[in-house]
Amino acid sequence: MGEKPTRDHIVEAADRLFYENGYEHTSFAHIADSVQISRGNFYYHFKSKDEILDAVIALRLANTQRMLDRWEQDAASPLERLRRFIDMLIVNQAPILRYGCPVGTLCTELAKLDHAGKEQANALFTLFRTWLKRQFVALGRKSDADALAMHLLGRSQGVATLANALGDKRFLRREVRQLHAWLEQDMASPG
Amino acid sequence: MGEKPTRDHIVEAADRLFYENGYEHTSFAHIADSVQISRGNFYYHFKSKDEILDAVIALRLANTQRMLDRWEQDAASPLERLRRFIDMLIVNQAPILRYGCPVGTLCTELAKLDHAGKEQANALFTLFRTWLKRQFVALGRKSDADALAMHLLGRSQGVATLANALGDKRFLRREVRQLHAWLEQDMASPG
DNA sequence: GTCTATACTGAGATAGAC
DNA sequence: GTCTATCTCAGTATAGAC
Repeated sequence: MGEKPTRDHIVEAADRLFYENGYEHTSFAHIADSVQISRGNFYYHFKSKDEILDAVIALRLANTQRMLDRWEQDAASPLERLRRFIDMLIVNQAPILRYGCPVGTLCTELAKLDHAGKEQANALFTLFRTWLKRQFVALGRKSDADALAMHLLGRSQGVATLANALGDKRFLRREVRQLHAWLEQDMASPG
Repeated sequence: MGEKPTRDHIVEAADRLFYENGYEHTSFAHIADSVQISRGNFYYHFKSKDEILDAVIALRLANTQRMLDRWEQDAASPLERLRRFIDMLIVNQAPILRYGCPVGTLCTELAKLDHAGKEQANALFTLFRTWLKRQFVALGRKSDADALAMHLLGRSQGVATLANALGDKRFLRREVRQLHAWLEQDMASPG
């Protein structure tokens, strides 16, 4: 205990660098520098760059699942949980303005690269989608729960993408307020 | 007349390849193959890859401006023009599902690369933003015209990003219907 | 204006010593 | 498990013939 394995250091560094600089733009040299190990040592832990991407996505899936579980515990009502989701845009405002949404930007990049890891990255979206859907079902919106989940996911993506491109913090906060308003209003009238 | 200059062929090929495969992922070899010229010839027309990006963005700016002018002429009312904007998602549905929004994905990529051309690419967003704002002003929404323009821009981005990631055509069409409904409803009640 | 040939760089990846 | 050294390949870019 106490010392974290080198492998974990690599995955965490790659996670951050892939987010900040993109997957393709991040080289082994960048990661090695960040972790303070040699380039050669690298291949003891991973056979290829694709394998690191797999590990990074697995890490993100685990971290996301943990976050959703925490929300499920901490927030008493489904409505309160949905508010947590929306407020992610505020909590992560600084990185979103600089680098966009970690999920959206990765999926966008992998789609262009026609990369095999694309499907895995989409699972991150599915994780949120399923969780959101469950909250809407709990609110009595069984028939359109999935559509509502996708709508909220899409709105968040749009906010992140545009706020990132234009570096517009006020836009981000304004849209978050509107999303909260939409939530209140929409949950008052059953679909 | 009749023969298009090689330079224009290069820019058009680069435009398409940057969209389909991303800027960084597109090499000179790809472009050269597509235009059927040698790699060397390339440098007679452009000094660097950055210069090609500049030319591609300039082309997109010109094409976008032309499209907006056409909408301005063809559509009689501001409301009808805004509908044209929303319907872009339908008209370009196939490429959006495969490659996302040309503006959004380019800005996202350049932001991660911390590329100098980022500001130029953002001008594409500004072009739409200004045009949309003008339509909302014409509808009597002077005070919040820019916020409405940004909102519509953000919603479109979200639809494109998520539809592209998940390859979900039904989601795209459902969201377009909701955007039309939002437009009708929101323009009925002044902000 | 277009070509071939080539220089130079950085990337992913391997071999083998320690 | 970690290192150094090295290979191979693709990418950008240049030189110079035609």
